[in-house]
Amino acid sequence: MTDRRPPSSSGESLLFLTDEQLRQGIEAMFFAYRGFTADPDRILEGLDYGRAHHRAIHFINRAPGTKVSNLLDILGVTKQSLNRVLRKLIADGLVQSRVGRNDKRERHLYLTDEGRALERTLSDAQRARMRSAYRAAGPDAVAGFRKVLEAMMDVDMQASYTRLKESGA
Amino acid sequence: MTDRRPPSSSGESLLFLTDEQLRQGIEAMFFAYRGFTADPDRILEGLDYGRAHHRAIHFINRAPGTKVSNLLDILGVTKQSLNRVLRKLIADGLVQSRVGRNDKRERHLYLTDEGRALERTLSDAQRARMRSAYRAAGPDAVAGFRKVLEAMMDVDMQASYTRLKESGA
DNA sequence: AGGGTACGTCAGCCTTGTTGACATTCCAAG
DNA sequence: CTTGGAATGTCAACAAGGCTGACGTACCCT
Repeated sequence: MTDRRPPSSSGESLLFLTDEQLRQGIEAMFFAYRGFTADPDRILEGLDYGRAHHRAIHFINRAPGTKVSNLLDILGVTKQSLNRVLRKLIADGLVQSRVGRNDKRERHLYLTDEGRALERTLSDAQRARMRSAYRAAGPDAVAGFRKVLEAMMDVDMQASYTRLKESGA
Repeated sequence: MTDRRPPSSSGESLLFLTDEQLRQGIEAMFFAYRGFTADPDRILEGLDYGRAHHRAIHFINRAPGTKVSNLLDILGVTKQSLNRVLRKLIADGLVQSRVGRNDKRERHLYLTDEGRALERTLSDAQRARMRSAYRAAGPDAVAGFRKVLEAMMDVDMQASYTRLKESGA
């Protein structure tokens, strides 16, 4: 199971698969994710919103008119949990919920102008950090970064990710 | 602030810095982190432990004899929050807390045999996913992955990360 | 010896996740 | 046209894991 062989056991260069390398990757993910969320968290703090609201706003902005059920798939939380968040965003006038035209059970979600403004603030901050990291690492590193992340996702997340990616290209 | 220019604005190839590319990176981080934590979460579920316990166990294993205050720096939570987690781990016999020899205010933390066993189970699962992602992406991609993650960390996290990395090399 | 600092603990609160039960509304199949 | 199932939403209760405040003990420095 675990790979404890010292350097150069097989003919190929598989040094990047040693337990030590993998552990460093794990720790890098942990520390980097903290940085990844730090800026939006700082902005949300005091606005009476949390990371859950940010995620909802992000994906509604990304796919305007999306249904609640779609958001549930993407976010991977329960409808009760999402509902609490959406209710507040709707009450505060950041999100608009329109009953489906064909299927009136469905709710289609849109950001209001105010919602778009907050989304912009949050994603500006998050993109600024990502841009700085990308610039520091360079295009080749970015390609590798994306490749590893995609391979790390569960299959259903890969599907969601790809769908979003293609819709926005 | 935001970068909305279409492809090929400057002479250099900066396509990887477009807002669309950055947004995809953000979403990749989000979905990948879900996968990253999925396997340990599944194992912990039903054991009466959570992600917080996993993190504590990981870093105690990583630096046996570490002090609580050091763990606080690394984990970035309050001592009260960490204390709750540690208390349970100690009560359950997974972690041993020894009063400092020189400074009796300090508590030095160690995993017991049982603690090490759980750590092994968790990190085997997490490494397996990381190994599979690394193998699928290849060594160059892995180098880029690490490079971007490091550039994404806050400075103090970079320091913690480097210290751990060097201590374990 | 005294005051400030570091460290750890206890108590209580908040966000955001969870499950379960249930009402409503609608589509679609029989 | 009725009925089953899907989508949505609500209420209630609970758990994990953040947080702050208060506090005791140990230590260091003056």
